[in-house]
Amino acid sequence: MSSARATRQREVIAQVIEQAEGPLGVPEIHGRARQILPRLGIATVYRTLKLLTEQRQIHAVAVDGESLYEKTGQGHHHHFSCERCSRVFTLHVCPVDLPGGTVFAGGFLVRSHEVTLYGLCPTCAPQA
Amino acid sequence: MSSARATRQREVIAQVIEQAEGPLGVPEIHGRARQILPRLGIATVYRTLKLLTEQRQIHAVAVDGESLYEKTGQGHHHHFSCERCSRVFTLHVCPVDLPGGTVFAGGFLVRSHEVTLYGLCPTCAPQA
DNA sequence: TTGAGTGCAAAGCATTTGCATCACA
DNA sequence: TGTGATGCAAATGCTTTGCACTCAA
Repeated sequence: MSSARATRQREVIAQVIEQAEGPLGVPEIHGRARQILPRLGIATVYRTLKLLTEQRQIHAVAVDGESLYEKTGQGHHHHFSCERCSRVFTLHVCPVDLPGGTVFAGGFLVRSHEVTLYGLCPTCAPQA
Repeated sequence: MSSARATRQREVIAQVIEQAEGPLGVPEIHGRARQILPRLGIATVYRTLKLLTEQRQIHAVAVDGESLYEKTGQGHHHHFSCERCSRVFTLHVCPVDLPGGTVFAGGFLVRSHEVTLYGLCPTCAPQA
């Protein structure tokens, strides 16, 4: 059978996502990983993201129409997108009151939810 | 100076979005409009979406990593994405309690929010 | 040693742009 | 009639795939 080998590239890519302050886009992941592995190809980044996703080590979230990757196992959380610097942060608060199984008028059965908050991050807010 | 002309294509595309049950993707808009204008090119769809967006008649929302278009002026609302049929619906309810200007721990200044609910739509729920 | 993994380049797709033609105003 | 709009095709830009070489096991 096939087995996933431990390579330096995969190690670095996984570490970049692991240590991020929030979900990262592909160019950002490639850029950060390249500071450690300058010859890292973009194709390897895409292949590794796919592999790590299949292994459930990471997963994709859609923010502003682009796919960002973050590690799994962070529990229930949401995202904050800064309107000034465009960085996306992970927030461990949930402003939604929706017990699983809630049924909305019209017959919509809710199983999960995603929230993205927009505004100014701690770095940008004081400058506004 | 430049002026936007009223053409059959723009009329049909705007109508398709106007009458939709929720935000639509580009292929869906093209497909529905083609039932009325078979020779409608995909480039015209993209150009018209851009124009209507600039005119604030419609705007894009990101759901599941793809850009969907919906008419403006629907007031505060959110979206419901059916996990079975993949259709996206507009919901005029808001499960979020976040007064504008709320500041979260850490200094995140919230100005707006987007919520996407996932589950089964009225058509698919009974079949589950 | 050997086959999975990688880098590079080519191929795929979705979106945008160039251009000759078409049709609103 | 003249200019903006359209359809088609070529051009982009991002993501995936093919292939020869590399290296983890």
